[in-house]
Amino acid sequence: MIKKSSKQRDAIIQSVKNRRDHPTADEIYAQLRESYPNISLGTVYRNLAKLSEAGFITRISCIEGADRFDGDTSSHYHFQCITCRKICDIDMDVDTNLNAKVEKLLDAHVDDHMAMFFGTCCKCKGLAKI
Amino acid sequence: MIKKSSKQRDAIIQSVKNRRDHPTADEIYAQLRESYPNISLGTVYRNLAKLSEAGFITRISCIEGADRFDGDTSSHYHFQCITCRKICDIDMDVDTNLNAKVEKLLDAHVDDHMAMFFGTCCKCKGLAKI
DNA sequence: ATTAAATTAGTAACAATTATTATTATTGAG
DNA sequence: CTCAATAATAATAATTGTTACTAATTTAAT
Repeated sequence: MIKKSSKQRDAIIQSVKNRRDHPTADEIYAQLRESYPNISLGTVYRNLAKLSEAGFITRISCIEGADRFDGDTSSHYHFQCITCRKICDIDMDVDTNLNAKVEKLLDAHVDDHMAMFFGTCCKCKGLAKI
Repeated sequence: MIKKSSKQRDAIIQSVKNRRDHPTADEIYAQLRESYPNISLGTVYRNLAKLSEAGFITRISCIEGADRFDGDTSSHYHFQCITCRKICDIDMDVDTNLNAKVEKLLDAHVDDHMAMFFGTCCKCKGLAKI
């Protein structure tokens, strides 16, 4: 799929890998424009799609708004605050046994699973008290 | 939020509740047009949003394409085939202990969590063999 | 029945994403 | 190293999924 290298794609990989905030395509675009003032938003979208398809990064689909991307491809769960909409990683073991369990239940082949926890983050919880 | 009834909304609830295939707004629209030839797509979207906000149905966000809706609001996990993109329910206990665990880890308030398993369904697995 | 408010159909607007096209950059063969 | 082949790009147009708007209709409480 990916056949030649490019500075833009390298910068996109770097950006996603370095950030911890699960950015959207637009946020990555905004960041990269500082170093590459005429990078195209289409290039960002195209490369995020290629990179996630190739397994270099992970795409996270959100109920509201744009998809987000995670440079950490190791299996882990996420939490999303329903107030500020931010996503953060959860430092908790992933139950890989579930994959085999689901395989049996559905007679399917299971590659992986993802989990998203919903609630109110510590910051927004605090604000609510005021 | 919802203050008055309407035939259209009742039909939308019925459709989502009766179907087992986690339809998109467009699919529900297509179905309802058979009985309500001039129902508006906007009405379908607006009511799906209201109904899921009110907890009558559940919205499922997918990595590719449109959101899907589930008439079964009981907590359960989903499986999505990466080939045919269909979503099906998994008849497996939901680990509700995880919510409390995440609350402690993040000092957050956790309402719920969802899980999506990815792989190849039995049908598509079969087809691959041919 | 009257009336006020909610809901609708239809359409326009919008945001996120993908496709197109002409141009530029990368790479591998000679 | 040069240069053609072709992958990747910037810019822009088009598409898709969704929401907002408005005038007309329907609902429910007098």
